[in-house]
Parts: sequence; structure tokens; C-alpha cells
Amino acid sequence: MDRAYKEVQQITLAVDCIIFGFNNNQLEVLLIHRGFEPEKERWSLMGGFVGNREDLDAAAHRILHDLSGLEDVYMEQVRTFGKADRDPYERVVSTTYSALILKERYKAELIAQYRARWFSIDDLPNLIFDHKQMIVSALNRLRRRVRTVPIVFNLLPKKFTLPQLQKLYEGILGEELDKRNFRKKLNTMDFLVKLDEKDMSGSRKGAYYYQFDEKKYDRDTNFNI
Amino acid sequence: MDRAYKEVQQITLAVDCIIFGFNNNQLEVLLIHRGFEPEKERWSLMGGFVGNREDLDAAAHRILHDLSGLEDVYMEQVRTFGKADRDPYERVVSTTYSALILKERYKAELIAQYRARWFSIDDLPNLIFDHKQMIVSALNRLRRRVRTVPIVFNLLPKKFTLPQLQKLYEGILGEELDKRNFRKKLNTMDFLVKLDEKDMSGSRKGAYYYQFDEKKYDRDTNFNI
DNA sequence: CAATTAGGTGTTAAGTTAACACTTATTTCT
DNA sequence: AGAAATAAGTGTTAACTTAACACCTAATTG
Repeated sequence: MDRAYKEVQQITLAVDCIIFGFNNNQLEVLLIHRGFEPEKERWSLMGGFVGNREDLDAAAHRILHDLSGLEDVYMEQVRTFGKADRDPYERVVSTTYSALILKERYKAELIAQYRARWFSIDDLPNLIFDHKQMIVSALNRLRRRVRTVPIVFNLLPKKFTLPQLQKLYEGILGEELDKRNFRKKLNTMDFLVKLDEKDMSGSRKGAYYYQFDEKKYDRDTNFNI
Repeated sequence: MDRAYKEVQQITLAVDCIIFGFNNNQLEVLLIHRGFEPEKERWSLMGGFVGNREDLDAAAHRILHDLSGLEDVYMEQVRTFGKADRDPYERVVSTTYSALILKERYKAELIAQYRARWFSIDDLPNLIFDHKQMIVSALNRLRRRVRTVPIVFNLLPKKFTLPQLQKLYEGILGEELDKRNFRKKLNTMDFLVKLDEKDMSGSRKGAYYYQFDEKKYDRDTNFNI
């Protein structure tokens, strides 16, 4: 590799993924259990190193794919953690990415392989390094973003019900919402399409399925919860 | 340097600073003219490389200090640019920081030394690499932040007038604000303290000076413009 | 057929934002 | 000395948004 800035020190660059999922009406993150040293028996985010010729975003997608089997996942960069001593074993600067996935799509066999587990965001285990802070900053970002950008639909199946959607918002925001006000607001958004079909699993009455119509959204990108 | 993750490739890590200032009732950024190859005669952000044992935030402050003479400057990390080919001369990943400085404190001799110049944000010159995008993302972040956090006072002298403050907000947000509504809102914020003294330079009548009282703000951190 | 359960539906008061025009203090000009 | 000029300073109202609140409905179970 030829180098233009020859005298400059180089640094190990990592990506850590905060993988959010919605399960049991709760917002959860997927963590992996370290069965190896260093920091054996503790939990960590899914992470990996950035290749020298690899786009940073591409590294995030590669790492998520290797560890989850998922492609085409919605991801956003959150921020970069660069304290010199954040990893006590070596200087590593890490850029975090937040990923929104559908739990059902996550390959179960990988859970076993990586000793992964879903944790509710308000019941996190002991995490290595600054991974707790990383989750907190990703969650804060998510809380801001879901109010103005329709990204929550990445956490739901194509067809979902309004009670589901409300529970999801409540899980993300960490507060209860008024059912009537919530539905009133969503009703003004034309890109939320009501289907003729009902989900009968959650109640006797059944709840109508809805779908997010991306094309309709692109025509009128107003979104505000 | 001992390395725990031995097989991993390392990457040159840089910091680029988007230095905002408020001059002539306009929001401006400070750029440096490259009098050397590569990319001679083009403009760029102030940047530098991150040392192997240096905190990322510390690197940003060091670079700003070296090039501006300023310490204790308000800075925030914006985001990390990591396209493999963003710098055509070598793979460099760059984390951007946005700095809010008071133009009067910037040492004039450094302007000459680095061939630096202030540019209005809506009249930027041709910039190297992805520096234009960096400015855009820093500006977008600034526009969001100034509405909920009292950071604009870093761009003004200790004593400032309300007409000045309004012009500053208008410069940042890129839109005109209603004078009466603006002042009504600020009047509800107790941490903005009116002094008995007037600035007579801008008008015949003179405008009262105000000060931002950090202690009062800390007691009641409501802020919303 | 009564009881149970979660889904679904509107109205009003309170608060916030947006729109708008005149008076005042001081300097400069004649 | 007084008139003209200039930017600073000041309140009210309508429009809109948000928050609070309770009952009926559809389907299943016993």
C-alpha cells in the first residue's frame, strides 16, 4: 500500500452495531456473549474491524451480515467513540451503527453459534468497554429520529396492526401514549394503508392490518409523531 | 506498541474542523487555502491526524488550537466520513467536529500564516474531497441544535444585543424571524439577563446589552427557539 | 345468552405559534 | 431649534397543535 501521508500513525478502526428489535411488546437489543478471552463471559455488541479498502458503511453491513445472516438492513451511523483507553487491550476507535431488524428474520442458528441473546433495553447486562454508552447514545438518537422519519416500520412485519405500532412507539420512547391521539395523528398520514384483513391473534375482536406505503410517503414526506 | 488484535489492518484517522463564526450579520466558516500539493490552490477545512495515544476529542482540540491559537472552544462531534476513496491520495477516515468561535478571538496573524479566510455559508468556494458535504452536515446539525440548546452564545461576545442575537439565529437557520415573537420567547427565559448599558454603535437609539447567565440556565434548562 | 376482552372512535380545553403596526430614543441635517 | 431619519422596542388576536378524557363494538368463552 502506498501512503501519501507517510509519517502519520495509523489506528485500528472498528464498527459496533446496536441491533434493535421489537419483541414481546418491548424494544430489545441483540448482544453476544463472549465465550473467549479477553473479557470472557461478558456481553458485548456485535462488532468487527474495518478493512483498509472498505467503505465504513460497507463494513457495518458486512459485520451485521456475518453475525446475523441479514442483508438490506436499515442502518444509520450514530457516532464515533475515540477515547484512547476505551479498549484496554489496544487502541481502537469505534464507529457505532444502529440497525433496525425484524426479529423473525434473524436466523435462529446464529443465536446459538454466537451465544447471542435479546435484552430489553431497560434490563441490560454487564457490558464490555463503553458498549453501554454506545447503546444509550443509539437509543437517544432513535428516540429523536422516530418522531420525524418513518423508520419504525423496519422493526415490524409488512403487515402490522395499530396496537402493535403504538406498543412499539411506547417501547422506543419509554412512555405511554394516548390511544386516541396516536391514532388520530396516524390517520392524517396517507401512506399508512388499512387492509381488509384482521389479525385475530391478539384479541377476540381482532385488529385491522395496516401497511406502510413507501411510494405514497415519497410523494408527501411529512411525518411527525 | 503491543497489539492485541494482531492480524487487523490499521487506517489513517483524521479530524476535520468546521469552524463557525458570526461576522457581518452572517454565519461564516473558516477555511484554509492550500498553498501546497496535493490539491494546491484549493480550499479545505482545518484538519489533522489523530495520534495513536490521543483521545479523538483531544485531537480535535489540538488541531483547532494549532491552527487558530484558540483554547476552550465549544466543539461537538458531527459524524465520521469513511468512504474508501474519499481522499484519493490515501485511505483516510475522518471524523468531523463543529466548533463555534468568536471571530475577535481568532488570532489575525494565523489567518496570514495559513492563508485562511472566512466564507459566508451560502457562498462557499470549491473545496477538496468531501469537505463541502462535511460543512453541510455540520450546518444541518447546528440548525437542529440551536433550537434546543443555548450554544449560540459561543458565537457572540459576553455582552450582546437582541438585534445581534436575532441576526445570528437568522444566519444559522437561513430564514427571517419575526422580531416580536423572537423577543417574546427570549423574555420567558430567565437566564438572559438585561444590563443597564446600551450598545450605541448600531443605531441612534442604541440597543440594550444582554448576558447569558449559565448558572441560572443550569437551574432551569428549558430552551426552545 | 351473559361475561369478558381488546379494538375502535370525537370533542373540548389549554397551550403554542404566526401574523401584524405603531411608538420611542437618539442623532444628523438644515 | 426643530424636522427628518433610523433602528429599537412593545401587545393582541387568530390559527393551529397538543393533551385530556369515556364509551361502544366485535368476537370468543363459559
